Amino acid sequence: MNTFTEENYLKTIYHCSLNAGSASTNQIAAATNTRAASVTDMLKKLADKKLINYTKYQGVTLTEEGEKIALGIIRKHRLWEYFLVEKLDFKWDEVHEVAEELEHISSTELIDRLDKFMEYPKYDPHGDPIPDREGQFKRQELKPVSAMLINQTGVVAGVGDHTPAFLQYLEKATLTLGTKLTVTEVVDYDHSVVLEIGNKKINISREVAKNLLVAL
Amino acid sequence: MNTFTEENYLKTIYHCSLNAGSASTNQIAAATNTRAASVTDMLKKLADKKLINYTKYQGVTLTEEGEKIALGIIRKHRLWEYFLVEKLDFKWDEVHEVAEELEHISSTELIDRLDKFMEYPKYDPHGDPIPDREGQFKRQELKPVSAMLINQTGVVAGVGDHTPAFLQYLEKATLTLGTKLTVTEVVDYDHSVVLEIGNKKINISREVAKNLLVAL
DNA sequence: CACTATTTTTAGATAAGTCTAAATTTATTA
DNA sequence: TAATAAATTTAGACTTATCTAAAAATAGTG
Repeated sequence: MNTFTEENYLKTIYHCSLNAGSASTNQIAAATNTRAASVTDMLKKLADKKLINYTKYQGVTLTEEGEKIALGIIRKHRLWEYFLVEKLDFKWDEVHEVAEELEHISSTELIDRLDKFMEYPKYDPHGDPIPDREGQFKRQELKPVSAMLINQTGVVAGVGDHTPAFLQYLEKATLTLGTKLTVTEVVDYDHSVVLEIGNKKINISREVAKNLLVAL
Repeated sequence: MNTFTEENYLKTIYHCSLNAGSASTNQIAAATNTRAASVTDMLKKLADKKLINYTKYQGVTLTEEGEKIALGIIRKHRLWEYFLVEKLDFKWDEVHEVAEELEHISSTELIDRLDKFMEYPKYDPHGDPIPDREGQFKRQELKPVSAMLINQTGVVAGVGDHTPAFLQYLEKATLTLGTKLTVTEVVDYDHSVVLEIGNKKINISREVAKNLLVAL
């Protein structure tokens, strides 16, 4: 078994690699709230265990085994988030921190039974897909609102920022999962976006538009 | 906040103190699967934090603050065990290890919501009382079968040994919680006890009789 | 392409929790 | 109560994960 800390590094490397294909030492340090030197130490350790592909100064990727572990952690995280929201009435902005702890409970029997108890949910409360026991999940084709065209319509299906502050903002603006919206204007000056939701119009900043993901 | 390890020591000290009034270094070492020297180190640390009363060579007791923390851990442990058995269909001999991990999830919000979700259970799957948020719980007056008199009747309400092996034995012998039994004989030779359950008679060893607790 | 800035790694240190072996204190018993 | 046994503590060391500061490698730019 791997330590709590090793699991967090693997999970972080997985997430960082999603965009760039690989993860850099500094990226990992920022994401885990540690220093680059500490990351280097851990990378050596994970490489020794054959959980990552690591060559000095080159950034890292997960090995098959490393990705399997990372997806296991992500599965746990998302299933627990679903549980917290659906069964214990937490709000979607309150679950991340608790799930960060729960994801390290080792029993896979527990997580499989929890999965069954909740009838095998496919998406967590933020729209992220939940991997199955084999680490398989459907990749949704989501697009940030900032990439939508004028008059294009989409349904809110995910977020690019999981912080409570952002989620609370969306909640207030009625931009929760499932909300149907149409882009009516992109303001030249600041790239903010005007959305039509039902028959109301609201303006969101470019920053928000980049982190609000829709299915078309 | 306290570390995982500190919490385990406090919990252990609580349990060891239940019988003797205080806990010895060796007792704690045995219960935590460490060496006496390690225990001494930790006792100093816990004493510095004013969580235990410690004088060299004299054994330890919990301070009010230490007991509060210990009862918090025990509350979490027992609520999670209840959850595992009642909601996720674990057997009573399968939950201890998982609960040993879950009891250290820090969020009290989580545990209070879990408590509500399960409608405030009073006893865990082994008959142990679940402390409320203030650490209050009803102490049951339980007696080991080994202390019962001939022809005395009782109802199985707890166990003195939480190991899977013992719990599985009880399960097989239909000595689960709520079972009504009468002592019909105590065998002189080996102090084994003959029980009448319904209209069947079974014989249990003195060892078992000591760890099987009944309400009269 | 050479120089500078940035990123990453190395070196050496620290804190937490553990260990073994030796010393000390308490308990037991002849 | 003196000698021995058992329990406990001290001393010194190890591991894990972290840090800072300095060195080395890579990337960016005139």
